[in-house]
Amino acid sequence: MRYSQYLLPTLKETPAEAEVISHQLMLRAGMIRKVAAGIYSYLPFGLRSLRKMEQIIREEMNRAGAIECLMPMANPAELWQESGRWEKYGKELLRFKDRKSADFCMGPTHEEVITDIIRNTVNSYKQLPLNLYQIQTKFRDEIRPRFGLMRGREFIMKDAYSFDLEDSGADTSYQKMYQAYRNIFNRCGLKYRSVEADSGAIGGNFSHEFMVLAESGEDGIVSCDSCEYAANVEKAELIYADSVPPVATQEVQKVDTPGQKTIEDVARFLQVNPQQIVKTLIVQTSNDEVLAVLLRGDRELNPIKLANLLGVDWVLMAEEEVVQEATGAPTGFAGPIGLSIRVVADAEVKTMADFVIGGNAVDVHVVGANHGRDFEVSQFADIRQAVAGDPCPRCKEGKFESWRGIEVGHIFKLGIRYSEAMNATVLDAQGQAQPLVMGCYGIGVGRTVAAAIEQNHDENGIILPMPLAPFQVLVTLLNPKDDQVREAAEKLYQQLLDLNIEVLLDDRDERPGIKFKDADLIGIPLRVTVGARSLKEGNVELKVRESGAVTMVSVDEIVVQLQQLVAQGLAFTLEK
RNA sequence: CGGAGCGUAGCGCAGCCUGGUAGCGCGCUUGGUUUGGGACCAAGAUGUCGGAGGUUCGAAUCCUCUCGCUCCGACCA
Repeated sequence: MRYSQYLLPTLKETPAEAEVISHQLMLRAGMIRKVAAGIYSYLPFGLRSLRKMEQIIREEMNRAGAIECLMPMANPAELWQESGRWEKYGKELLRFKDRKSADFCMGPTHEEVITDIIRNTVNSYKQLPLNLYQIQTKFRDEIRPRFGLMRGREFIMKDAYSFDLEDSGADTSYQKMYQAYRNIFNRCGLKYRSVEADSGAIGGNFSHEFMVLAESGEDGIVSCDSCEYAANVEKAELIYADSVPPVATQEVQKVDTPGQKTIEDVARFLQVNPQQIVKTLIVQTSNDEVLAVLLRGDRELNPIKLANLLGVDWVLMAEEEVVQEATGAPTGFAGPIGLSIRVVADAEVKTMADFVIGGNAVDVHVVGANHGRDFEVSQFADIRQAVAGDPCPRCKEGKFESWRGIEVGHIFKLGIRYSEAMNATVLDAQGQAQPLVMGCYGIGVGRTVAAAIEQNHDENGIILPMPLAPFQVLVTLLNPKDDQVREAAEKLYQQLLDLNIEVLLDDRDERPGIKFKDADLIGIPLRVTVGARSLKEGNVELKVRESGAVTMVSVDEIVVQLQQLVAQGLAFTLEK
């Protein structure tokens, strides 16, 4: 491709609307343009990256035995009513009517459609297992689209759905997808973790998220520094060395703590560590229960763990008045002694003795408190947020490291939730109708490209890994008006094209500075500068975008060298 | 949906408080000089000041309403 005939509108300045680096760079590098909130056009340069990503996904899905199909964006309401999601999905489901006033929605995901296809086409267990996928534009009318392609309303997603007769088969299908996902993200050259995740509203037995590691990631994850265990902090399990049962040695005693409301205040005032304090949170659940939650002073509550434990949809910190009513004191002085509401404690609290708690009265705390003696806890459980340094629950030897991650893929074992609701059954060997056991597997295509940029950039611009780069080689022609230089660049360009190397020839009539700045911005992995100065010596200049390494290479050798570097950049080893 | 902020030329912004001829930088066009890290000189073009209504002799500026966008929360690939 010739730059002079291409559409690659780079921006010198950062558009004000872009907050995160990937969004800024994708706009500046002419990859995307916004059409409306959370809705983008993919310009030619950006589309090339997207297509690369799609192709990698396609190849690995196919390798794993999945079959590509394509389902419609417009879905009739009936299917969604049948699964019950027409009502449940809420405003995120973009609904509209056709000319006959029939209800439709834009597909935010395709469990209904695929289940409908399978129930109408598959009747026997002999046709199983099946795994169908598509790469398609989804629409979710997000409350708050943001960060460019990272969280759009319209976005391209690869979604796959597996169907098995039995649970064990579904586990195998899930494992295949897990491995396919690892292959996909390995091939992209991304630093990521596959983590155990909360299966959330979609339900199902287990679930993994694939997280590209990046500072700006929206999720917290932890991974063990010595074994393979990794998990979303929402889910990360914790263990406690409870070898030494705590022994109470102190008497309970009220102390005045005027104005000391926060843990830090109390710790400083009483000259104790936050680790010797137990904080009492008053929370409300979706079932309208108010309860007290106990945590070590320096810990954070993990509301998802608590909600799962209680079997409720959500828990929230209680309003000021509710706290007042439950404890008889304003916030900051809540404690477990004498409460009439249920008390749930983090498992860690069980290992503590002689701790400080709130006194349920203004400016009063209690020291020397002990559970079981001074108050009762109805349940001890793992309900706190995992942090770096916590011991690994699997190998019990390693410690957690913590990261920020961008969720680019998520795999779920769904079970029979949709197949039962939609009556998707096959006959087993005994002639009995059995609901299909399903799994679903998503990858955000645009988000992965954005995440790759988030992870690979410097102050000058994008540094895309070779497998996702829109072009593999950029030939910068410095003096288009110098016939000799022009001919040398043209020849190189032609040779690379003949070798099927994806090359962009910057033949614009621009000054060198502009070409170099643009080159760094758009981040093509390999740049060859053809200019009068080095050509005199029979050389061209090779610059590797990632390392910044510059070498002079003779005109005769450059093609072979580029060929090797491209091949190297695309090389990958399949796991298993 | 709750809270905060912003809409002025293609992009980045000033002007608004204290009403009176719409500006700056970049980009764009033309000519010339330049040509290895976002050149210089000269001459240009470009705006319903997001929209509607109001106050006023007069509104980008003050008031009301509206639409859009961005950020913080719940959600998610």
